[in-house]
Amino acid sequence: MKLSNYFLPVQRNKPQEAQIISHQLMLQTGMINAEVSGIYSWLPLGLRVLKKVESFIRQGMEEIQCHELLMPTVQPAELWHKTGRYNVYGQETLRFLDRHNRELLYGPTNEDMVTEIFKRAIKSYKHLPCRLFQIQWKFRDEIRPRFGVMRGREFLMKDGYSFDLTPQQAEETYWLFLKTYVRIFAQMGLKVIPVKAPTGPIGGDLSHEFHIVADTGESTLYYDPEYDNLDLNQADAVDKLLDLYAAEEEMHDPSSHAEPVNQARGIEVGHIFHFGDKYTKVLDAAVANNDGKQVFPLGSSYGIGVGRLVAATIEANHDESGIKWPVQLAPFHIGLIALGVKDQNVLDQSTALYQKLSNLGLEVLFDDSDESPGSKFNRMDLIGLPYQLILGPKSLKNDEVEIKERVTGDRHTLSTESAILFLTDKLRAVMTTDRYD
RNA sequence: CGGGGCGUAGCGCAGCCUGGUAGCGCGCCUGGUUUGGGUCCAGGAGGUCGGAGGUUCGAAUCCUCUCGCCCCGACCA
Repeated sequence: MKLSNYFLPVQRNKPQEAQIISHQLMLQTGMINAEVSGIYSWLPLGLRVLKKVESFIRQGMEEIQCHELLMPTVQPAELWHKTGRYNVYGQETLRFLDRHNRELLYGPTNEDMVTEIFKRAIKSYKHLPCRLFQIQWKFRDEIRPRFGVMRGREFLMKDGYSFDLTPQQAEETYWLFLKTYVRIFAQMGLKVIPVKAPTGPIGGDLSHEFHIVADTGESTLYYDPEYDNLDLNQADAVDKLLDLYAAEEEMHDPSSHAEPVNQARGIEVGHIFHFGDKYTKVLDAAVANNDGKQVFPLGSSYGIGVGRLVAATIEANHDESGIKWPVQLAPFHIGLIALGVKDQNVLDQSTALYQKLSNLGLEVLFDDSDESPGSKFNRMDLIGLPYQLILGPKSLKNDEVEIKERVTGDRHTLSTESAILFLTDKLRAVMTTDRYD
């Protein structure tokens, strides 16, 4: 992507309306645009990150035979009356009438509707387990929206649902999702701690929250220090993790585990619940078991706040200069900075490099603007792409380019060819031929 | 909803107390200059001072009402 053709409204001043760092940086880098309180547009740069989060989630879900569907944002209030949740959710639910005076609402979650869909389709235990998910906009009319997309009213959520025949199977499914969640987050380059959690209005008795550790987190976590030594990309790490103590403040029980225990602030980016036959029963979604008897399948739901995850990633990965994206979620992998583009040689060389890297399946943001070096460096640091590739008349004179690693600040002076090798080596895991620019 | 703060150019702000018809920095446009950490110079465009009403010869400024945004609390992916 050439910067000269891109939509990237970076602001030099910090927007004063934002208090926490992720909100500031998202506004300042032109990832999002505030529309009304708690409702945001996702601009091209932010949308790229959002889409990447989505694709990690999709992949993880499909791996455990959880299939994507898409339910509407608008639901009939009637359905919510049937499950009794119309009043439970109360003012959080945005309600309205259509022209025929039919009561509608903007869905805050979808247990009710997905159970109806399940009911219409599944009549036999032979078709269990059944696992469905969607990535869809939700609306909860929060009393006080705050912190940008972190606690917005409209938000993008992955919501998954499972139906099983027996309690044992339902519980197995629950743990399967839990492990899958840990893996999905690890693949995104994020350290997430699953903690025991209270269940809230969705109901149920088995529940975990997934937290990214960050100082600005709204929750307090307690966890076994051993957790910090786990490499979650290792095959057996997830099993080890399940043996370690971790609890959210409300569920924390100091007497139930050995000392010592770490305490940290966490941002809740996922939440899973097992609630049994709560919805299948009330909506009469029974299936035949192998005795031909009608039984109510047991359900769980599994949420990930997709937009919040983007903000939380920034909370956990930034410095004074800006964002420090993990490569997996970075809107682009490489920021190519051409210094002195009026020099034809610089322009030619950087354009050639841009094309070469793009053809290799790397996502390159090519700063081809005619601005002063400092201005370009600062903007690139702010946006926080993992690798900066810098070339100008000075370096080209020696047939060299410079690579700066955003996270560590390390710099390497290399020949063009070595630089390409360096980058393809570092970025091999995220290289793709399926790019969208 | 209770408590607090703020709405003046795209962004960040000053002016308001003590009324006299709007200013600064950045950004933007033009020309030149500079090119490895927000270059420098010159010229230029851009604002019904959130909105309505009132006081006054005169309101960004004083008064009343209203809308919006942010922060703290109750609530939460």
